[in-house]
Amino acid sequence: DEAYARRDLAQCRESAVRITLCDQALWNQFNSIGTEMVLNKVGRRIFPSFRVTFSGLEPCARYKIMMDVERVDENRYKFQDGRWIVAGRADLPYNQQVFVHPLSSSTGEDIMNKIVSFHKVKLTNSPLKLQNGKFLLHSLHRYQLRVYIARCDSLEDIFSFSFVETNFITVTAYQNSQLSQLKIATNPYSKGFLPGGTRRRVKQSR
Amino acid sequence: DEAYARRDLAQCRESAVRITLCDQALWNQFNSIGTEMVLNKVGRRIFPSFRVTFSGLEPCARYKIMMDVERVDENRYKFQDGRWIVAGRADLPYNQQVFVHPLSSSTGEDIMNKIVSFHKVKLTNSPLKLQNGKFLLHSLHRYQLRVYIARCDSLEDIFSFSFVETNFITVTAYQNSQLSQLKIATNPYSKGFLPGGTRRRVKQSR
DNA sequence: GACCTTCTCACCTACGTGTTAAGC
DNA sequence: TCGCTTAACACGTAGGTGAGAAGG
Repeated sequence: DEAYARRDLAQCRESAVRITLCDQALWNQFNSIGTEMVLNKVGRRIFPSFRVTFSGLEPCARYKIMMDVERVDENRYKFQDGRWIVAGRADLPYNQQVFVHPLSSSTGEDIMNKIVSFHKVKLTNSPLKLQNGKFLLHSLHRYQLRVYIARCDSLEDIFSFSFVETNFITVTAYQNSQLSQLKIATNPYSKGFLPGGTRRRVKQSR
Repeated sequence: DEAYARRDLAQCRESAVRITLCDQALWNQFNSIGTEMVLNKVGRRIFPSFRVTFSGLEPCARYKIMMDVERVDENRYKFQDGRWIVAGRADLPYNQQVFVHPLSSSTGEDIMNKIVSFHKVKLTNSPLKLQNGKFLLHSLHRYQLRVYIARCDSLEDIFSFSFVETNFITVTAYQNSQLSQLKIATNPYSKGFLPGGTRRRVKQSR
């Protein structure tokens, strides 16, 4: 697998630190369909959850752990005839945004013994009420998730890794019904939409 | 007011730092009845919420903020004839426990611009599953809440303040019905018990 | 019996979901 | 019209309440 080969090479060159994506099978399942992530005003969580484990850290050293959402290319996309196609150039990126994980300044030993979860991170398309852990993104652009780790005593020497299999296109409403069905099937908070559910369909007025 | 006088004196002597209790009127209302806090296995939140504000910090310095639950005296209490009375000597205290607030290592400026809330702290009587922010206490003992603050660059110089008006007796079930009625009237999570509520009374079998 | 603790319950807050209809 | 965004909605997860029955 080319992605794995690239990753292994990069890690051998840079350091002995290994970062492993949890739920990789699930991410691959989404990726094979074409992952979409919802943006909204209040902020939407990332699903599948972004969780990683670390190895190769100095047990007694302290580390700072960060993540961000990295733009993959300079395209705008649209969903047409059942597939995502390029539809013009990307908007100007927003300012660099980074989320510092609350485990930061823990020891390598503590960090390696835990699953480091970014499940509280949210994606939004509204610049109002930005806060730590809320990423402002453009809709219909492609992104992927990236993790950083650095020793607290040498913060200029940062190791980062981008998880190619987490790449997704941002949307304000799901485009691909295959994708939304997989979300329903796998996200516990969507259980109300499972086939055989008891959900009533009600006429609405606004 | 004697408590205030003592506090002001202590603060003038020790430093220019001021720590102010939020919701003080509510705390006083509970205190005039005799505050009780529930202990249980999973951990019970403190209500009224323990929230404070800071002033007199160095805007650019970084601080560590902590709290703990301080034993007030060496008595065990019981509720008899509608009032709390001393009923023997206290049990041996558990080991010192401290909760480090997540805002720790923020700058003085950031801290002074926020309400520092300890609403996630829990009280328990079970030594199993202890975790950060869960305080193991003895039932039927009297405690009060205390805040610590120290500059990160001189951690040996800690300023602390005990809030006398937060003193409470721990219970596993409320003893004073006046107290529990005030909890129901003021804690949003107890709305189901408000007079005029729609709560059904159901016979239970175990 | 008296006293305290534990467990379960109905009811609440808070908020994470995709869908749908309306807005632009 | 078309394409995308927004807001309201039903329904779920998660967990914070005091009461009351049962346990010790």
